[in-house]
Amino acid sequence: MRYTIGELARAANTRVQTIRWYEQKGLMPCPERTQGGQRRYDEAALRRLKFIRHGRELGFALADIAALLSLQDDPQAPCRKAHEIAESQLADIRGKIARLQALEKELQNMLCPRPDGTSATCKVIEVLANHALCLHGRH
Amino acid sequence: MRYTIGELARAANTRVQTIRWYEQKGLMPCPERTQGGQRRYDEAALRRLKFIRHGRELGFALADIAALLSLQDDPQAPCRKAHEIAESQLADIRGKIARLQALEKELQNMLCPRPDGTSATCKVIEVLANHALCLHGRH
DNA sequence: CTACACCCTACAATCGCTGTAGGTTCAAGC
DNA sequence: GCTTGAACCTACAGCGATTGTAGGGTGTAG
Repeated sequence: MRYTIGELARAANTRVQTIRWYEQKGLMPCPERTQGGQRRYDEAALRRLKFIRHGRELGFALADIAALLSLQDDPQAPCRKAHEIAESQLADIRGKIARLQALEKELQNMLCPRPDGTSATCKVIEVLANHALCLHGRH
Repeated sequence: MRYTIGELARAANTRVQTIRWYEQKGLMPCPERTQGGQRRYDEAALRRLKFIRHGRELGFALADIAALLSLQDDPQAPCRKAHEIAESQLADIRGKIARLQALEKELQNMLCPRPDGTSATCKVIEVLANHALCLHGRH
């Protein structure tokens, strides 16, 4: 089974350009080409693309995914590195969740009263104008 | 009290370039200049900058903040618009939280076993390679 | 053989900054 | 008044991860 780039994109729920971009960045291998120069992919390419997309859905940076792919390519490689990458990603996600929950609270607070009146009495604008949010760390 | 751009940046916990960038984008007004061409700001500018930064901390896009600022500038403007912006921001944040919690779960699942062994037996890589994450909606 | 959907490359734009280069200005100390 | 040096100026490039555009070429079904 050989895929055109468009078929591969549909199969992995991605865009055509994204695949070409991964190729340019070295995450996807340069595939075979037809005589006319069009890319043709195989099953292995589809698996690799899904791996990348799944990693992206989990919030991994492309550099991290590249590292995980090279670990995957070498079955002898120690797992510790992959573990470290995933662990730091988990810590990152937990930080983001905590931060977003604080934002959620403050926004809820803004939205308590009815959305009537003029901006002079608007709580949304009042909150933004008067309170400083103290969130430690960066997003 | 007049501030240099550096003082303003420190007072609002921002960078100098960021202020110039907000000016370029029309969020901050063009301030007075010294004869030599350096910017000098007043208290109103500081309040405006803090408003912007607070909005950014809450995850509002600059376009949204621009809209909120123009509502703030007109005390007669109806509050409904501000309310809508904040409400859609809240929905967005709740979506992000749900999404990140799903990621957290999956990452935790990846990290259950000890980080020993080779990548052939690595759960992190196995999960990425084999499971499709079904998260509805975009981040 | 003709349509037409799909593919190609190359490059610009997005968002919200951050960093760099190369030069100018301001305020303090002498 | 003069020198120093930190802070300022403009202009532009770069980041990450795409997305969009322009201007063509290719592959396949009818």
